[in-house]
Amino acid sequence: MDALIDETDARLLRLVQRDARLTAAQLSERLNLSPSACHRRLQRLEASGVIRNTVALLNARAVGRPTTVFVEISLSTQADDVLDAFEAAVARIPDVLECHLMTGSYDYLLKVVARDSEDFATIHRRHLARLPGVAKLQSSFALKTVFNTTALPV
Amino acid sequence: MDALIDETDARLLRLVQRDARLTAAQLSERLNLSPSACHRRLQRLEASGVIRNTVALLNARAVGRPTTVFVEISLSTQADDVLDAFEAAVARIPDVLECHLMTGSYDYLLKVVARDSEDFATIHRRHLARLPGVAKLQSSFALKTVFNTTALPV
DNA sequence: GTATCGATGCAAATTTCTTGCGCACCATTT
DNA sequence: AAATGGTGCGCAAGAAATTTGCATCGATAC
Repeated sequence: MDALIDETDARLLRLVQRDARLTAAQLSERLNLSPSACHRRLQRLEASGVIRNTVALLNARAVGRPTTVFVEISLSTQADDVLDAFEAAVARIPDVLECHLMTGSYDYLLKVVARDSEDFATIHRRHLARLPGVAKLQSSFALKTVFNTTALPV
Repeated sequence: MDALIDETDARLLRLVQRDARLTAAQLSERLNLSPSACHRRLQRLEASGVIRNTVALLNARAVGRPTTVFVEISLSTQADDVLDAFEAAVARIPDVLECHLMTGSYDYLLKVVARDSEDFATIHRRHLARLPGVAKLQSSFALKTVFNTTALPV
């Protein structure tokens, strides 16, 4: 089930991580391979789960979400059922793009996108502060996102 | 240049943010629209920059990068040229997926992916600690990524 | 030396993309 | 009320890309 990734696969992955709309013919030009071989490799990488998904990335500013905030959350307890309830509830907030369980001085780190700081205040009050088990919230605003890529090094 | 996004556009964007490989015909079934109208709307959304890119998302575990670390960085000064040099240098480290200039008690927040904690130690020593202007680094490990989406609320 | 397995290139069939065209609808003007 | 201009729609045809069967090649195992 786990696929071995040779150098050709790696080059394919590097390309489609930047632009998933390259055609098999375009990929094949850069790989010294036939289009059908490219296509079959991509099929295999997708079937084996190396490629999780292919998605459109939006311009956050164009859709009115230019503000990124990172929120450190401490829970009142680390009991399993509290963590589960927290995770289930936070997954339902569409403003939260990422949720990580952390080591260290707080329990969860969230990445939140808001329309502006006032909008974040609303999200904070209406959603984040009401999450089950929350003891403490600390928010840090991004003044500017220098870069933000989804391309993993391969 | 800025596109008005009506409800049909929004529904299109919600769909292609989850799966950019839906065909115009498949999209049209869910939107009560013809395939060609879907296609033209997507063209417009892309031309106007609302859709920034379409990319393949990889399984971090499958490509050997299961470990996510957030690194808070304080610089020795906030002089413009130091910030510029820092940003240019950090953009060249492929292990760093995100870099945000922050308000608050530190200057930059980085999201880094590593093979394991030992690999992160190497990245830390070889790349992060050598970035220009760095005064202090504080790293926080993610024990588990509960979720991680690129889909902005639209 | 031979068999086997996996991957390749080629080519045909299918599907999808892409765009020109005419039409309908709506708002504004005359 | 009629005319006008603009926008977006569906249809349909041509172009392009995907998808798959097949024969072949090369490496590895026996």
